[in-house]
Amino acid sequence: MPELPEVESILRSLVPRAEGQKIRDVQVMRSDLRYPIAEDLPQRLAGRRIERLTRRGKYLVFVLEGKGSLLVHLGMSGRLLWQDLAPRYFQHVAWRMALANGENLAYADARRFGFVRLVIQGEQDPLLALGAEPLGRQLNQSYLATKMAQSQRSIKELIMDQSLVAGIGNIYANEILFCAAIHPLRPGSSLIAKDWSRLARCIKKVLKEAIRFQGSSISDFLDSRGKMGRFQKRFAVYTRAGKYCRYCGSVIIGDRHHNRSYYYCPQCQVW
DNA sequence: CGCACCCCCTGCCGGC
DNA sequence: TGCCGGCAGGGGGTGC
Repeated sequence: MPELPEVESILRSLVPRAEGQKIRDVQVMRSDLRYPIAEDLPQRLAGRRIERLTRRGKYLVFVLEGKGSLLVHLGMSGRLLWQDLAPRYFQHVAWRMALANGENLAYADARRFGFVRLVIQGEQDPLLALGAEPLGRQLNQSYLATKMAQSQRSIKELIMDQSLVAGIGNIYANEILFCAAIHPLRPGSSLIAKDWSRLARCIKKVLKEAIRFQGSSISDFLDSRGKMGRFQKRFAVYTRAGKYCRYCGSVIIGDRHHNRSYYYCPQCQVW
């Protein structure tokens, strides 16, 4: 489910209630997520204060007082939900966290592709393997060209590669490439300077706009207060195969590549 | 090294 | 109406 804009929306919905709070205790209901939850996680978190909440790529980061951060990755169907929501939201809760202010946060994940991990001082820290943060200064035309222009891989795969750029998934890769007027299957090596320039601009533009609309809810994305995103109403191409391009009127094409769907406008995104 | 393919898991939707 | 196949925002492993 969640790409950068969705994770950012969840983050913003968590901050007011969670930041600065002490963790009272953590309960694990089922530990069989993508990676098993460490048995000692509850005891290592109990009593510690959440100094700050942040995001890196698609990871939520609970920065703890003293050493260490709790990393939460939501996989495809992970949700962080405040306990005051209706009971129907709490079907697949894997763990929950009680805070000193009386709030309770639950992690629910139907498909269990998500995971949670405590990292100490950058040791084996998955965040270190991530590429540039899309909304940061490092991500620009020359960064993209340097990292991708030698590659024969498709530009869609390249911008979804978390070790190159952190946070773009299947929805926003398609939307970004429409914005940049680049065919999704073009090899990185075929892009020229003005393509890299538009791509850098569109990465920032599309992600920022999606954050403004609190992410995309295709079927089930919700922030921690149970609110849906609204960016799905603004998709130019994603899930719009057979519909008309809002800009040129051509019929949007949908196909599969690398076991993922992709969508593009054959007129706006010429090879 | 790149890349095609398969896996993890549950839910939902459309077609028959 | 019910069943079945295909597909879904994620990442990772294998074998060529």
